[in-house]
Amino acid sequence: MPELPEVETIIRRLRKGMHAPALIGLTILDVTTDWPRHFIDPDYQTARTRLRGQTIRMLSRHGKYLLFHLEKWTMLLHLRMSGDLAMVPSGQPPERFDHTRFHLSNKHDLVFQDARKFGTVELLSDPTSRLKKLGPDALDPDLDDLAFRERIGRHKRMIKPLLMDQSFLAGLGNIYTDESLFLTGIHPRTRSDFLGEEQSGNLLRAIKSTLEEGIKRNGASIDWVYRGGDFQNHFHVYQRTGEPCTSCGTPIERIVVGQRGTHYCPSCQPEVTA
DNA sequence: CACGAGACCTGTTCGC
DNA sequence: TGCGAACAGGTCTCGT
Repeated sequence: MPELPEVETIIRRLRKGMHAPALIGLTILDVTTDWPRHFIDPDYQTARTRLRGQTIRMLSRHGKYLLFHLEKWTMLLHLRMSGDLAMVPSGQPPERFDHTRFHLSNKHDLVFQDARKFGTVELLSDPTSRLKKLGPDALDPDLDDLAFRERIGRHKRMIKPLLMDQSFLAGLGNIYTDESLFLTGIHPRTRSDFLGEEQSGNLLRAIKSTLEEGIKRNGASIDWVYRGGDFQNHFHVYQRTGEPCTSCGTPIERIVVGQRGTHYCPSCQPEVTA
């Protein structure tokens, strides 16, 4: 489920305690799991030992990563395809996809739900070097037209896979990439070095406004995995194969680009070959 | 460097 | 109804 807006929505809920107590200031008493491979570094037992007694000082986000700033460590959590986080009263019967639980000092558990078990947890004393592998967060105010243009200029590859490459730009996934390209009238297979200055500026603005709209609508809920968001009702192209383009009425097409299902309007986003 | 294939793992939906 | 194929919001590694 999670791209930048969904992760941001989860963070805000945890931070402010929208439907449960707020997370900040609570202490992790213990960690239990039925899927120890959630913990990629260090392993589960080591992480458990290090996490016990740690108080959660702050929550932040970079791209799709959630950062739990503890007293001694930073816990990096990635939800991948099907992860979600929920704060539930301890003792409540587990739900179907619950796997890892952080038992907190307020008689609640932070539950890492993850149907496909792709999610990851890492513990670092300093996340700086780890985050350097990622590009700038897509909503970073310092990322302006000039900086974006300069980054694009370093590559010659198809624009859609480039936008989804987290070392290029952190936060976009399949949904928000398709939507952003539609808004800019760019065919997803367009080579990045074919984009003009104006087009790349428009693209950056489309990316930011799409992500912001996603956040405003609490993310997108699709299928059975994620609940609570509303943005799926405002898609222009994503998962709208065969339905009329909201702008020109042409049926939306689905192709495969970079091994990902890709939705676009063949009329509004013409293929550029020259 | 750019790109495709395959892997990771499990669930739902589609087509016959 | 049943069963296999296709597909799913992500990322990594390997080979060309």
